[in-house]
Amino acid sequence: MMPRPPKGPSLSRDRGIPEATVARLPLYLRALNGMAERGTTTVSSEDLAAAAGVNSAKLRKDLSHLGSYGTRGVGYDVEYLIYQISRELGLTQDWAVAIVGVGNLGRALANYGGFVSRGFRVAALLDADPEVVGDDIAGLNVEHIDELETVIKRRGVSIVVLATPAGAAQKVCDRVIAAGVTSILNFAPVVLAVPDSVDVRKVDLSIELQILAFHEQRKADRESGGPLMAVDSQ
Amino acid sequence: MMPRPPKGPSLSRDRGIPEATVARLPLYLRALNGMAERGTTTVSSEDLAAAAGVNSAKLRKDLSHLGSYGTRGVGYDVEYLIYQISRELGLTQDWAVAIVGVGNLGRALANYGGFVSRGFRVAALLDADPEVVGDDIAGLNVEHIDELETVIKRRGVSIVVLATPAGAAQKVCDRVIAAGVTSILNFAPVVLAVPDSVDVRKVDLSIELQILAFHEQRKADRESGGPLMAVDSQ
DNA sequence: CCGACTTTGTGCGTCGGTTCACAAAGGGAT
DNA sequence: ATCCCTTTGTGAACCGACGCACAAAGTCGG
Repeated sequence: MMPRPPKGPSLSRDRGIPEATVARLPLYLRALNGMAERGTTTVSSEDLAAAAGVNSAKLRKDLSHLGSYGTRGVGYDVEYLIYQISRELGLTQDWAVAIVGVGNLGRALANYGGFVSRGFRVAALLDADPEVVGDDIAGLNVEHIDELETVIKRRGVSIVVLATPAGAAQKVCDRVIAAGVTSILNFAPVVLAVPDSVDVRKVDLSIELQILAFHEQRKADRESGGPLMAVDSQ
Repeated sequence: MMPRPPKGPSLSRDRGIPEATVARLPLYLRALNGMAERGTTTVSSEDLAAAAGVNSAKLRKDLSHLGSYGTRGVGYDVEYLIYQISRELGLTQDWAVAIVGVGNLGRALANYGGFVSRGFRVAALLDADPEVVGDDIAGLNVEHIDELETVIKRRGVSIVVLATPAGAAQKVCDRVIAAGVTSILNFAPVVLAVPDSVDVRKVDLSIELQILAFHEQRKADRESGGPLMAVDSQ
């Protein structure tokens, strides 16, 4: 029941952008920024796709989800497309980010200039260790984790980066969510339990290495053991 | 030609493990290690799935790709499963990893104890900056990038972590590949061009943040703009 | 030795994503 | 104004992945 308008693939023209597409938009944006800097004013899907390392049909379909911003026979206007993608990703406003956990990684992230550039601003650094609280890192004062809720509210933090030890991550995560944050980037090697309404993205070095190791081993097997007895050696 | 055994879904019982499964095995492994430490000897798919944050059917299907290691009515033997997954991922041997680029991030990675633990060993640190070459970081001497090929060969490095500035990444990548490395973990915000035979995994902070921003913006829209005109506004 | 109970392993329907391939659309030249 | 050439936007087939739901398999108590 509820006839549901005859749309084939789940989403209509409205605003349903596939997750896979969202994940690639930043890639396109980066490529476009590079082109804009080099003075390119117009780009074809073929060229942009090459720069972003994807198939051109995929790129066109991705962009078509934002609207019809290309000109047939010509391509896409670089500046205009940068604007449209930025707007879609929400980079026209700026986001206050708090980094919790100022160990080696937290420090590296705080100093990493890359993401301050467009749309993001490190608004707070927090840690539990009295040893580092009060330090100045990348021009910011490290505050005590007890201030978490206050800092989040006061500075309008809407994205939190977790760079704590594994053991502390879930507890901090819970507090952060209780304080109203719904977007978390987690560097701690744990699976965070969160309500559905909260978005968590995970960056996990050791998992990436393990995946590489798997394929590396596979390659090695293929060369030595060969396809001879590799399959089902009993 | 070549009748090709009647397998339905691309891969048979042999050794074709779906990529999606490979990406989850490290997750299971981590959960299992935690259980082993706590003295658990046996675990059901239901419990393990919960610990890893996945659906139990998915977990069972994933594990079934490695073989039939469970006991019906009982579950999986924790130690045995740890061994099987470790072996499948290639963690029973140890992998020499080189980190190229010893800036903030490279340093943080070098000091990160997490991945030294199981299977991986940081065998070299390399940088182009004469200022840091010769420094000792995490007990390792930083060597000059000119030594890249020598170091890779001599120490049997098979996985390289790129933590260079964006501008240097492709050039280093090319050299690394020329030296015979086929597995790269890239932290530089660039799309690397590599031959098909080389595996690259990408970790990109700013992309992750942009994806979070997209969803965050979406949530904000939903609350204010409301579901009134959001869906199919015509 | 049997029967009830638990938990695995998997067949199958479904869904999102990728790719091909082409019709529609626009630009530029004559 | 018309024709040709380029490039977009998308219909449709394909492919891998997900999750339900269940039969097969094994345990444990009596």
